[in-house]
Amino acid sequence: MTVRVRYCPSPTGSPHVGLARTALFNWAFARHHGGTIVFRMEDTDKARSTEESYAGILDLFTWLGLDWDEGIEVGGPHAPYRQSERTDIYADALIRLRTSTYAYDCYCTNDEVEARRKESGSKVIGYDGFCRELTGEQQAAFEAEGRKPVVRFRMPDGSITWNDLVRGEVTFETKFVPDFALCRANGDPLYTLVNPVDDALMEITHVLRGEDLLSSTPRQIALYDALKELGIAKVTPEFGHLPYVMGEGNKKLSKRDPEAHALAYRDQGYIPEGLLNYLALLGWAIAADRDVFTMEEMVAAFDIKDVNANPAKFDIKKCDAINTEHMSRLAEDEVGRRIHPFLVKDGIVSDPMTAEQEALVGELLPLIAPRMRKLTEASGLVKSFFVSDEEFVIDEAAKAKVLNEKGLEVVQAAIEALEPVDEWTTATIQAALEGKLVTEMELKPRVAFGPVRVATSGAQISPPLFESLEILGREKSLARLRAALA
RNA sequence: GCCCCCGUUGUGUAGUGGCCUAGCACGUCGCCCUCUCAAGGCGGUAGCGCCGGUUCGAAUCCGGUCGGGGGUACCA
Repeated sequence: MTVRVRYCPSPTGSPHVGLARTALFNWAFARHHGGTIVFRMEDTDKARSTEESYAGILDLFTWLGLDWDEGIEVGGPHAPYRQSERTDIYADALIRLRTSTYAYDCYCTNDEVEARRKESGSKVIGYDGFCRELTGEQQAAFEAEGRKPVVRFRMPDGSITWNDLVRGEVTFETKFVPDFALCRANGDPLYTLVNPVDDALMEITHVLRGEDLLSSTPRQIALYDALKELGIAKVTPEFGHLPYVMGEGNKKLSKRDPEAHALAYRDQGYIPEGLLNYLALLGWAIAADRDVFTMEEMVAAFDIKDVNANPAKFDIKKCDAINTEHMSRLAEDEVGRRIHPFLVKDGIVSDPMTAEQEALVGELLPLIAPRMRKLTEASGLVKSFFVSDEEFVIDEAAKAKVLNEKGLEVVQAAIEALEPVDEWTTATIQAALEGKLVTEMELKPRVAFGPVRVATSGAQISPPLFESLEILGREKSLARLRAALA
Protein backbone atom coordinates (compact mmCIF):
# COMPACT_ATOMS: atom_id res chain seq x y z
CA MET A 1 0.00 0.00 0.00
CA THR A 2 1.27 3.41 -0.95
CA VAL A 3 1.58 5.81 1.94
CA ARG A 4 -0.55 8.93 1.65
CA VAL A 5 -0.41 11.57 4.37
CA ARG A 6 -1.72 15.08 4.56
CA TYR A 7 -1.04 18.52 5.94
CA CYS A 8 -4.39 20.01 6.91
CA PRO A 9 -3.98 23.27 8.77
CA SER A 10 -6.73 25.75 9.46
CA PRO A 11 -5.89 29.23 8.22
CA THR A 12 -6.50 31.00 11.50
CA GLY A 13 -3.85 33.23 12.97
CA SER A 14 -0.14 33.07 12.38
CA PRO A 15 1.30 29.59 11.86
CA HIS A 16 2.36 27.83 15.02
CA VAL A 17 5.59 25.89 15.56
CA GLY A 18 3.43 22.92 16.50
CA LEU A 19 2.03 23.01 13.01
CA ALA A 20 5.55 23.04 11.59
CA ARG A 21 6.58 20.10 13.76
CA THR A 22 3.52 18.07 12.81
CA ALA A 23 4.10 18.83 9.16
CA LEU A 24 7.76 17.87 9.46
CA PHE A 25 6.92 14.46 10.90
CA ASN A 26 4.34 13.86 8.19
CA TRP A 27 6.85 14.95 5.59
CA ALA A 28 9.62 12.74 6.95
CA PHE A 29 7.26 9.81 7.26
CA ALA A 30 5.99 10.15 3.70
CA ARG A 31 9.39 10.73 2.17
CA HIS A 32 10.86 7.81 4.09
CA HIS A 33 8.22 5.51 2.66
CA GLY A 34 8.23 7.04 -0.79
CA GLY A 35 4.68 8.17 -0.18
CA THR A 36 2.53 11.05 -1.28
CA ILE A 37 1.83 14.24 0.64
CA VAL A 38 -1.49 16.00 0.21
CA PHE A 39 -1.89 19.61 1.30
CA ARG A 40 -5.46 20.45 2.20
CA MET A 41 -6.63 23.72 3.70
CA GLU A 42 -9.32 23.34 6.35
CA ASP A 43 -11.09 26.64 6.10
CA THR A 44 -14.63 25.63 6.97
CA ASP A 45 -14.76 28.02 9.88
CA LYS A 46 -15.67 31.12 7.92
CA ALA A 47 -15.58 33.31 10.98
CA ARG A 48 -11.97 32.56 11.81
CA SER A 49 -10.31 31.76 8.50
CA THR A 50 -8.33 34.51 6.82
CA GLU A 51 -6.42 34.89 3.57
CA GLU A 52 -3.56 36.41 5.50
CA SER A 53 -3.23 33.27 7.56
CA TYR A 54 -3.47 31.12 4.44
CA ALA A 55 -0.62 33.06 2.87
CA GLY A 56 1.42 32.82 6.06
CA ILE A 57 1.09 29.04 6.16
CA LEU A 58 2.13 28.77 2.54
CA ASP A 59 5.05 31.06 3.21
CA LEU A 60 6.14 28.93 6.16
CA PHE A 61 6.02 25.62 4.32
CA THR A 62 7.86 27.08 1.38
CA TRP A 63 10.53 28.58 3.58
CA LEU A 64 11.04 25.34 5.47
CA GLY A 65 11.12 23.31 2.29
CA LEU A 66 8.30 21.06 3.43
CA ASP A 67 6.94 20.27 0.01
CA TRP A 68 3.84 18.41 -1.09
CA ASP A 69 2.72 16.42 -4.09
CA GLU A 70 -0.98 17.16 -4.30
CA GLY A 71 -3.10 19.92 -2.93
CA ILE A 72 -3.51 23.64 -2.75
CA GLU A 73 -1.52 25.64 -5.31
CA VAL A 74 -0.43 22.50 -7.20
CA GLY A 75 -3.74 20.68 -7.74
CA GLY A 76 -4.22 16.99 -8.13
CA PRO A 77 -6.77 14.24 -8.71
CA HIS A 78 -8.84 15.10 -5.64
CA ALA A 79 -9.17 18.83 -6.24
CA PRO A 80 -10.30 21.20 -4.97
CA TYR A 81 -8.14 21.18 -1.84
CA ARG A 82 -9.69 24.06 -0.01
CA GLN A 83 -12.59 22.86 2.05
CA SER A 84 -14.47 26.06 1.45
CA GLU A 85 -14.69 24.94 -2.19
CA ARG A 86 -15.92 21.45 -1.39
CA THR A 87 -19.30 22.22 0.14
CA ASP A 88 -21.21 20.08 -2.38
CA ILE A 89 -19.15 17.08 -1.40
CA TYR A 90 -19.98 17.51 2.26
CA ALA A 91 -23.64 18.18 1.54
CA ASP A 92 -23.80 14.91 -0.34
CA ALA A 93 -22.07 12.96 2.42
CA LEU A 94 -24.36 14.56 4.94
CA ILE A 95 -27.49 13.52 3.07
CA ARG A 96 -26.28 9.98 2.78
CA LEU A 97 -25.53 9.84 6.47
CA ARG A 98 -28.79 11.37 7.64
CA THR A 99 -30.87 9.12 5.40
CA SER A 100 -29.07 6.13 6.85
CA THR A 101 -29.32 5.00 10.46
CA TYR A 102 -25.86 6.33 11.23
CA ALA A 103 -27.01 9.85 11.88
CA TYR A 104 -30.14 11.66 12.93
CA ASP A 105 -31.62 15.13 13.22
CA CYS A 106 -31.31 16.78 16.59
CA TYR A 107 -33.34 19.78 17.67
CA CYS A 108 -31.97 20.27 21.16
CA THR A 109 -30.39 23.49 22.33
CA ASN A 110 -27.32 23.48 24.55
CA ASP A 111 -29.37 24.80 27.44
CA GLU A 112 -31.86 21.97 27.15
CA VAL A 113 -29.11 19.37 27.10
CA GLU A 114 -27.46 20.94 30.10
CA ALA A 115 -30.73 21.17 32.02
CA ARG A 116 -31.44 17.49 31.43
CA ARG A 117 -27.96 16.55 32.53
CA LYS A 118 -28.32 18.42 35.79
CA GLU A 119 -31.68 16.87 36.46
CA SER A 120 -30.46 13.34 35.82
CA GLY A 121 -27.29 13.85 37.81
CA SER A 122 -25.30 12.20 35.02
CA LYS A 123 -21.55 12.45 35.27
CA VAL A 124 -21.07 12.31 31.57
CA ILE A 125 -21.03 15.75 30.06
CA GLY A 126 -22.10 16.18 26.47
CA TYR A 127 -25.06 15.29 24.35
CA ASP A 128 -27.43 12.75 25.89
CA GLY A 129 -28.99 11.23 22.80
CA PHE A 130 -32.38 12.80 23.42
CA CYS A 131 -33.33 13.03 19.74
CA ARG A 132 -32.03 9.62 18.78
CA GLU A 133 -35.44 8.00 18.39
CA LEU A 134 -37.65 10.92 17.54
CA THR A 135 -40.95 10.00 15.88
CA GLY A 136 -42.12 11.78 12.78
CA GLU A 137 -44.69 13.63 14.84
CA GLN A 138 -42.15 14.88 17.35
CA GLN A 139 -39.94 16.05 14.52
CA ALA A 140 -42.82 17.83 12.89
CA ALA A 141 -43.61 19.51 16.20
CA PHE A 142 -40.06 20.83 16.53
CA GLU A 143 -40.13 22.01 12.93
CA ALA A 144 -43.40 23.76 13.63
CA GLU A 145 -41.66 25.63 16.44
CA GLY A 146 -39.30 26.90 13.81
CA ARG A 147 -36.35 24.88 15.04
CA LYS A 148 -33.61 23.87 12.64
CA PRO A 149 -31.85 20.59 13.37
CA VAL A 150 -28.18 19.73 13.43
CA VAL A 151 -27.23 16.30 12.18
CA ARG A 152 -25.75 14.09 14.86
CA PHE A 153 -23.74 10.97 14.44
CA ARG A 154 -25.04 8.01 16.39
CA MET A 155 -22.15 6.50 18.34
CA PRO A 156 -22.38 2.72 18.40
CA ASP A 157 -22.39 0.73 21.62
CA GLY A 158 -19.30 -0.99 22.91
CA SER A 159 -15.73 0.19 22.72
CA ILE A 160 -13.39 1.45 20.06
CA THR A 161 -9.76 0.46 19.98
CA TRP A 162 -7.01 1.39 17.63
CA ASN A 163 -3.32 0.80 17.54
CA ASP A 164 -1.82 4.24 17.73
CA LEU A 165 1.42 4.56 15.78
CA VAL A 166 2.95 6.58 18.60
CA ARG A 167 1.17 5.32 21.71
CA GLY A 168 0.23 1.74 21.06
CA GLU A 169 -3.22 0.40 21.82
CA VAL A 170 -5.78 2.98 22.90
CA THR A 171 -9.35 2.14 23.86
CA PHE A 172 -12.40 4.28 24.51
CA GLU A 173 -15.76 3.06 25.79
CA THR A 174 -18.26 4.67 23.45
CA LYS A 175 -20.60 5.44 26.35
CA PHE A 176 -18.12 8.19 27.19
CA VAL A 177 -18.19 9.51 23.64
CA PRO A 178 -21.41 11.45 23.08
CA ASP A 179 -23.18 11.63 19.76
CA PHE A 180 -21.57 14.54 17.96
CA ALA A 181 -22.78 17.15 15.50
CA LEU A 182 -21.71 16.82 11.88
CA CYS A 183 -23.01 20.20 10.76
CA ARG A 184 -24.43 23.40 12.10
CA ALA A 185 -28.16 24.05 12.10
CA ASN A 186 -27.63 26.31 9.10
CA GLY A 187 -26.18 23.36 7.23
CA ASP A 188 -22.52 24.35 7.42
CA PRO A 189 -20.46 21.20 7.78
CA LEU A 190 -18.16 20.89 10.80
CA TYR A 191 -14.67 19.58 11.24
CA THR A 192 -16.06 16.34 12.65
CA LEU A 193 -17.54 15.54 9.23
CA VAL A 194 -15.29 17.32 6.85
CA ASN A 195 -11.94 16.06 8.09
CA PRO A 196 -12.72 12.33 7.93
CA VAL A 197 -14.69 12.67 4.70
CA ASP A 198 -11.79 14.39 2.98
CA ASP A 199 -9.26 11.98 4.39
CA ALA A 200 -11.41 9.16 3.05
CA LEU A 201 -11.92 10.73 -0.36
CA MET A 202 -8.27 11.66 -0.68
CA GLU A 203 -7.36 8.14 0.34
CA ILE A 204 -5.19 9.13 3.25
CA THR A 205 -3.54 6.09 4.78
CA HIS A 206 -1.77 7.59 7.78
CA VAL A 207 -2.98 10.39 9.99
CA LEU A 208 -0.18 11.90 12.05
CA ARG A 209 -1.51 14.79 14.06
CA GLY A 210 -1.33 16.50 17.41
CA GLU A 211 -2.25 14.89 20.66
CA ASP A 212 -5.14 17.32 21.01
CA LEU A 213 -7.05 15.26 18.46
CA LEU A 214 -6.59 12.04 20.37
CA SER A 215 -9.98 12.16 22.00
CA SER A 216 -11.77 12.78 18.74
CA THR A 217 -10.30 9.66 17.20
CA PRO A 218 -12.97 7.22 18.43
CA ARG A 219 -15.63 9.42 16.84
CA GLN A 220 -13.73 9.43 13.59
CA ILE A 221 -13.20 5.71 13.57
CA ALA A 222 -16.93 5.18 14.12
CA LEU A 223 -17.67 7.64 11.34
CA TYR A 224 -15.25 5.82 9.08
CA ASP A 225 -17.14 2.60 9.66
CA ALA A 226 -20.30 4.33 8.52
CA LEU A 227 -18.55 5.95 5.58
CA LYS A 228 -17.23 2.59 4.47
CA GLU A 229 -20.69 1.10 4.73
CA LEU A 230 -22.04 3.94 2.60
CA GLY A 231 -19.34 3.48 0.01
CA ILE A 232 -17.63 6.80 0.68
CA ALA A 233 -14.52 5.47 2.41
CA LYS A 234 -12.43 2.50 1.40
CA VAL A 235 -10.35 1.97 4.51
CA THR A 236 -9.79 3.52 7.91
CA PRO A 237 -6.39 5.16 8.08
CA GLU A 238 -3.87 4.45 10.78
CA PHE A 239 -3.51 7.10 13.44
CA GLY A 240 -0.47 8.43 15.24
CA HIS A 241 -0.78 11.17 17.83
CA LEU A 242 2.25 13.35 18.21
CA PRO A 243 3.11 14.91 21.55
CA TYR A 244 2.58 18.56 22.29
CA VAL A 245 5.21 21.21 22.00
CA MET A 246 5.20 22.87 25.39
CA GLY A 247 6.07 26.39 26.37
CA GLU A 248 7.01 27.99 29.65
CA GLY A 249 5.67 26.35 32.76
CA ASN A 250 3.88 23.22 31.81
CA LYS A 251 1.53 24.60 29.27
CA LYS A 252 1.08 23.85 25.65
CA LEU A 253 2.83 26.50 23.60
CA SER A 254 0.04 28.98 23.06
CA LYS A 255 -0.46 31.39 20.22
CA ARG A 256 0.20 34.14 22.68
CA ASP A 257 3.72 32.93 23.37
CA PRO A 258 6.16 34.71 21.10
CA GLU A 259 8.02 31.44 20.66
CA ALA A 260 4.96 29.89 19.07
CA HIS A 261 5.13 31.86 15.84
CA ALA A 262 6.98 29.78 13.32
CA LEU A 263 7.66 32.54 10.81
CA ALA A 264 9.21 34.68 13.52
CA TYR A 265 12.19 32.35 13.51
CA ARG A 266 12.96 33.35 9.98
CA ASP A 267 12.89 37.02 10.94
CA GLN A 268 15.14 36.25 13.87
CA GLY A 269 17.77 34.81 11.57
CA TYR A 270 17.32 31.09 12.03
CA ILE A 271 17.85 28.96 8.97
CA PRO A 272 15.43 26.20 7.94
CA GLU A 273 18.06 23.49 8.38
CA GLY A 274 18.50 24.49 11.99
CA LEU A 275 14.87 25.01 12.93
CA LEU A 276 13.79 21.79 11.27
CA ASN A 277 16.54 19.83 12.97
CA TYR A 278 15.57 21.28 16.31
CA LEU A 279 11.87 20.64 15.78
CA ALA A 280 12.64 17.03 14.89
CA LEU A 281 14.34 16.64 18.24
CA LEU A 282 11.08 17.45 19.95
CA GLY A 283 9.92 13.88 20.24
CA TRP A 284 12.38 12.06 18.08
CA ALA A 285 16.07 11.13 18.13
CA ILE A 286 18.20 10.01 15.23
CA ALA A 287 20.71 8.20 17.43
CA ALA A 288 21.81 7.85 21.04
CA ASP A 289 24.86 10.05 20.67
CA ARG A 290 24.04 12.51 17.89
CA ASP A 291 21.51 15.25 17.41
CA VAL A 292 22.68 17.28 14.45
CA PHE A 293 21.55 15.99 11.10
CA THR A 294 20.28 16.95 7.68
CA MET A 295 16.78 16.37 6.41
CA GLU A 296 18.12 13.73 4.05
CA GLU A 297 19.47 11.87 7.04
CA MET A 298 16.20 12.32 8.86
CA VAL A 299 14.21 10.93 5.96
CA ALA A 300 16.45 7.91 5.80
CA ALA A 301 16.20 7.21 9.52
CA PHE A 302 12.68 8.29 10.39
CA ASP A 303 10.37 5.71 11.88
CA ILE A 304 7.09 6.87 13.40
CA LYS A 305 7.38 4.13 15.98
CA ASP A 306 10.44 5.85 17.42
CA VAL A 307 8.50 9.00 18.17
CA ASN A 308 8.08 9.71 21.85
CA ALA A 309 4.63 10.01 23.35
CA ASN A 310 5.55 12.53 26.02
CA PRO A 311 5.28 16.25 25.49
CA ALA A 312 8.46 18.23 24.89
CA LYS A 313 9.27 21.69 26.10
CA PHE A 314 10.56 24.12 23.53
CA ASP A 315 14.08 25.20 24.52
CA ILE A 316 15.27 28.20 22.56
CA LYS A 317 18.87 27.77 23.78
CA LYS A 318 19.09 24.32 22.31
CA CYS A 319 17.44 25.61 19.17
CA ASP A 320 20.16 28.27 18.97
CA ALA A 321 22.90 25.71 19.39
CA ILE A 322 21.50 23.48 16.66
CA ASN A 323 21.09 26.48 14.39
CA THR A 324 24.67 27.57 15.02
CA GLU A 325 25.84 24.12 14.01
CA HIS A 326 23.94 24.29 10.74
CA MET A 327 25.17 27.83 10.09
CA SER A 328 28.72 26.59 10.33
CA ARG A 329 27.96 23.93 7.76
CA LEU A 330 26.86 26.45 5.15
CA ALA A 331 29.28 27.32 2.39
CA GLU A 332 30.48 30.92 2.43
CA ASP A 333 28.68 31.95 -0.72
CA GLU A 334 25.52 30.41 0.63
CA VAL A 335 25.85 32.50 3.77
CA GLY A 336 26.28 35.48 1.49
CA ARG A 337 23.03 34.73 -0.31
CA ARG A 338 21.13 34.24 2.93
CA ILE A 339 22.30 37.34 4.74
CA HIS A 340 21.42 39.56 1.82
CA PRO A 341 17.78 40.15 2.82
CA PHE A 342 18.89 41.04 6.31
CA LEU A 343 21.50 43.48 5.07
CA VAL A 344 18.88 45.07 2.84
CA LYS A 345 16.40 45.31 5.68
CA ASP A 346 19.01 46.97 7.89
CA GLY A 347 19.76 49.48 5.18
CA ILE A 348 23.33 48.35 4.63
CA VAL A 349 23.18 47.28 1.01
CA SER A 350 20.78 47.77 -1.84
CA ASP A 351 18.65 45.16 -3.54
CA PRO A 352 20.14 44.08 -5.79
CA MET A 353 23.61 44.92 -4.56
CA THR A 354 25.94 47.13 -6.52
CA ALA A 355 29.09 45.50 -7.83
CA GLU A 356 31.00 47.36 -5.17
CA GLN A 357 28.79 46.10 -2.37
CA GLU A 358 28.97 42.60 -3.67
CA ALA A 359 32.75 42.70 -3.75
CA LEU A 360 32.94 44.04 -0.22
CA VAL A 361 30.51 41.44 1.13
CA GLY A 362 32.59 38.83 -0.65
CA GLU A 363 35.71 40.00 1.11
CA LEU A 364 33.98 40.05 4.47
CA LEU A 365 32.32 36.67 4.17
CA PRO A 366 35.31 34.57 5.21
CA LEU A 367 35.59 36.66 8.35
CA ILE A 368 31.96 36.69 9.40
CA ALA A 369 30.57 33.38 8.19
CA PRO A 370 32.34 31.26 10.79
CA ARG A 371 31.25 33.40 13.72
CA MET A 372 27.55 33.81 13.11
CA ARG A 373 24.92 31.88 14.98
CA LYS A 374 22.03 33.50 13.21
CA LEU A 375 21.67 35.44 9.99
CA THR A 376 20.67 38.54 11.93
CA GLU A 377 24.18 38.88 13.30
CA ALA A 378 25.60 39.78 9.91
CA SER A 379 24.53 43.40 9.88
CA GLY A 380 26.26 44.33 13.11
CA LEU A 381 29.48 42.70 11.99
CA VAL A 382 29.51 44.30 8.59
CA LYS A 383 27.93 47.69 9.03
CA SER A 384 31.07 49.72 9.75
CA PHE A 385 32.58 48.72 6.41
CA PHE A 386 29.73 50.22 4.47
CA VAL A 387 29.16 53.53 6.15
CA SER A 388 30.79 56.71 4.99
CA ASP A 389 33.09 58.64 7.30
CA GLU A 390 30.28 61.07 8.01
CA GLU A 391 27.86 58.31 8.93
CA PHE A 392 30.35 56.39 11.02
CA VAL A 393 29.50 56.49 14.70
CA ILE A 394 31.02 54.76 17.67
CA ASP A 395 28.75 52.90 20.04
CA GLU A 396 28.42 55.07 23.15
CA ALA A 397 28.86 52.26 25.63
CA ALA A 398 31.93 50.99 23.83
CA LYS A 399 33.37 54.46 23.65
CA ALA A 400 32.88 55.08 27.35
CA LYS A 401 34.37 51.77 28.30
CA VAL A 402 37.30 51.45 25.95
CA LEU A 403 38.16 54.89 24.57
CA ASN A 404 39.02 56.43 27.89
CA GLU A 405 42.18 58.38 28.50
CA LYS A 406 44.33 55.28 28.43
CA GLY A 407 42.53 53.98 25.38
CA LEU A 408 43.14 57.16 23.45
CA GLU A 409 46.84 56.91 24.19
CA VAL A 410 46.74 53.48 22.62
CA VAL A 411 44.96 54.87 19.59
CA GLN A 412 47.63 57.56 19.27
CA ALA A 413 50.32 54.91 19.42
CA ALA A 414 48.49 52.81 16.87
CA ILE A 415 48.40 55.74 14.46
CA GLU A 416 52.14 56.19 14.85
CA ALA A 417 52.68 52.51 14.25
CA LEU A 418 50.48 52.34 11.16
CA GLU A 419 51.47 55.56 9.39
CA PRO A 420 54.75 54.16 8.11
CA VAL A 421 53.08 51.00 6.79
CA ASP A 422 52.96 51.23 3.01
CA GLU A 423 52.12 47.71 2.03
CA TRP A 424 48.70 47.48 3.72
CA THR A 425 48.06 43.80 4.45
CA THR A 426 46.85 41.79 7.38
CA ALA A 427 50.38 40.62 8.06
CA THR A 428 52.01 44.04 7.94
CA ILE A 429 49.24 45.62 9.98
CA GLN A 430 49.52 42.93 12.60
CA ALA A 431 53.30 43.23 12.72
CA ALA A 432 53.15 46.99 13.12
CA LEU A 433 50.52 46.99 15.83
CA GLU A 434 52.02 44.13 17.78
CA GLY A 435 55.47 45.59 17.54
CA LYS A 436 54.42 48.91 18.89
CA LEU A 437 51.65 48.10 21.34
CA VAL A 438 52.53 44.68 22.66
CA THR A 439 56.28 44.45 22.36
CA GLU A 440 57.33 48.03 22.84
CA MET A 441 54.63 49.32 25.16
CA GLU A 442 54.20 45.94 26.82
CA LEU A 443 50.42 46.10 26.73
CA LYS A 444 48.30 43.01 27.08
CA PRO A 445 46.78 42.16 23.69
CA ARG A 446 43.33 42.85 24.97
CA VAL A 447 44.29 46.30 26.16
CA ALA A 448 46.26 46.97 23.01
CA PHE A 449 43.72 46.02 20.39
CA GLY A 450 40.47 46.93 22.09
CA PRO A 451 40.76 50.67 21.52
CA VAL A 452 41.83 50.15 17.91
CA ARG A 453 38.88 47.90 17.34
CA VAL A 454 36.37 50.30 18.83
CA ALA A 455 37.84 53.30 17.01
CA THR A 456 37.74 51.61 13.63
CA SER A 457 34.67 49.38 13.83
CA GLY A 458 32.60 51.43 16.23
CA ALA A 459 31.89 48.45 18.44
CA GLN A 460 33.50 46.06 20.87
CA ILE A 461 32.45 43.12 18.76
CA SER A 462 33.79 42.94 15.23
CA PRO A 463 35.36 40.61 12.72
CA PRO A 464 39.08 39.91 13.34
CA LEU A 465 40.89 43.21 13.65
CA PHE A 466 43.88 43.01 11.31
CA GLU A 467 41.89 41.51 8.49
CA SER A 468 39.23 44.14 9.06
CA LEU A 469 41.74 46.97 8.81
CA GLU A 470 43.11 45.57 5.60
CA ILE A 471 39.63 45.47 4.08
CA LEU A 472 38.75 48.89 5.46
CA GLY A 473 41.83 50.26 3.74
CA ARG A 474 44.71 52.40 4.86
CA GLU A 475 43.08 55.76 4.45
CA LYS A 476 39.82 54.95 6.18
CA SER A 477 41.53 53.09 8.99
CA LEU A 478 43.83 55.97 9.77
CA ALA A 479 41.07 58.51 9.35
CA ARG A 480 38.91 56.74 11.88
CA LEU A 481 41.74 56.39 14.34
CA ARG A 482 42.48 60.10 14.06
CA ALA A 483 38.82 60.95 14.35
CA ALA A 484 38.66 59.04 17.61
CA LEU A 485 41.24 61.39 19.06
CA ALA A 486 39.39 64.51 18.04
C1' G B 1 -16.63 15.47 37.99
C1' C B 2 -15.90 11.95 33.91
C1' C B 3 -12.75 9.99 29.86
C1' C B 4 -7.98 9.66 27.59
C1' C B 5 -2.72 10.52 27.28
C1' C B 6 2.03 11.28 29.65
C1' G B 7 5.98 10.73 33.79
C1' U B 8 14.76 9.23 32.91
C1' U B 9 19.40 15.35 35.46
C1' G B 10 17.14 22.48 34.49
C1' U B 11 15.76 21.10 28.93
C1' G B 12 15.52 17.40 24.78
C1' U B 13 16.60 12.47 24.62
C1' A B 14 19.33 7.05 24.67
C1' G B 15 17.71 2.95 27.26
C1' U B 16 12.56 -2.72 25.55
C1' G B 17 15.22 -7.61 32.50
C1' G B 18 21.85 -8.19 33.56
C1' C B 19 26.46 -4.32 28.76
C1' C B 20 23.49 1.24 33.73
C1' U B 21 28.11 2.73 39.95
C1' A B 22 22.22 5.30 33.62
C1' G B 23 25.01 7.27 27.71
C1' C B 24 24.60 11.84 24.43
C1' A B 25 23.37 16.97 23.45
C1' C B 26 21.89 21.84 25.19
C1' G B 27 22.20 24.64 29.67
C1' U B 28 25.00 25.71 33.89
C1' C B 29 29.77 26.04 36.80
C1' G B 30 35.26 26.00 36.71
C1' C B 31 39.79 25.91 33.97
C1' C B 32 42.58 26.38 29.25
C1' C B 33 43.16 28.76 24.43
C1' U B 34 42.31 33.58 22.48
C1' C B 35 43.05 40.76 19.34
C1' U B 36 36.73 41.27 20.48
C1' C B 37 32.71 38.04 19.44
C1' A B 38 31.70 33.22 17.87
C1' A B 39 34.11 28.78 17.87
C1' G B 40 37.39 25.15 20.27
C1' G B 41 39.74 21.97 24.37
C1' C B 42 39.45 19.85 29.42
C1' G B 43 36.80 18.95 33.80
C1' G B 44 32.56 19.35 37.24
C1' U B 45 27.10 19.60 38.16
C1' A B 46 22.46 17.29 38.15
C1' G B 47 17.98 12.28 36.73
C1' C B 48 14.94 6.82 36.45
C1' G B 49 7.89 10.82 40.57
C1' C B 50 6.45 7.52 44.75
C1' C B 51 4.96 2.69 47.01
C1' G B 52 4.38 -2.30 46.52
C1' G B 53 4.85 -6.83 43.54
C1' U B 54 7.24 -10.40 39.89
C1' U B 55 12.51 -11.95 39.42
C1' C B 56 18.78 -14.38 41.33
C1' G B 57 18.50 -9.39 39.10
C1' A B 58 14.05 -3.73 37.10
C1' A B 59 14.74 2.73 34.49
C1' U B 60 12.97 -1.51 31.77
C1' C B 61 7.35 -6.22 33.44
C1' C B 62 2.65 -5.86 36.75
C1' G B 63 -0.55 -3.24 40.31
C1' G B 64 -1.49 0.99 42.94
C1' U B 65 -0.59 5.94 44.02
C1' C B 66 0.83 10.90 43.15
C1' G B 67 1.78 14.60 39.67
C1' G B 68 1.27 16.98 34.83
C1' G B 69 -1.43 17.59 30.31
C1' G B 70 -5.56 17.21 27.02
C1' G B 71 -10.64 16.35 25.93
C1' U B 72 -15.51 16.76 27.53
C1' A B 73 -18.56 22.53 21.44
C1' C B 74 -23.67 23.78 16.27
C1' C B 75 -13.95 25.30 17.30
C1' A B 76 -10.27 22.78 14.76
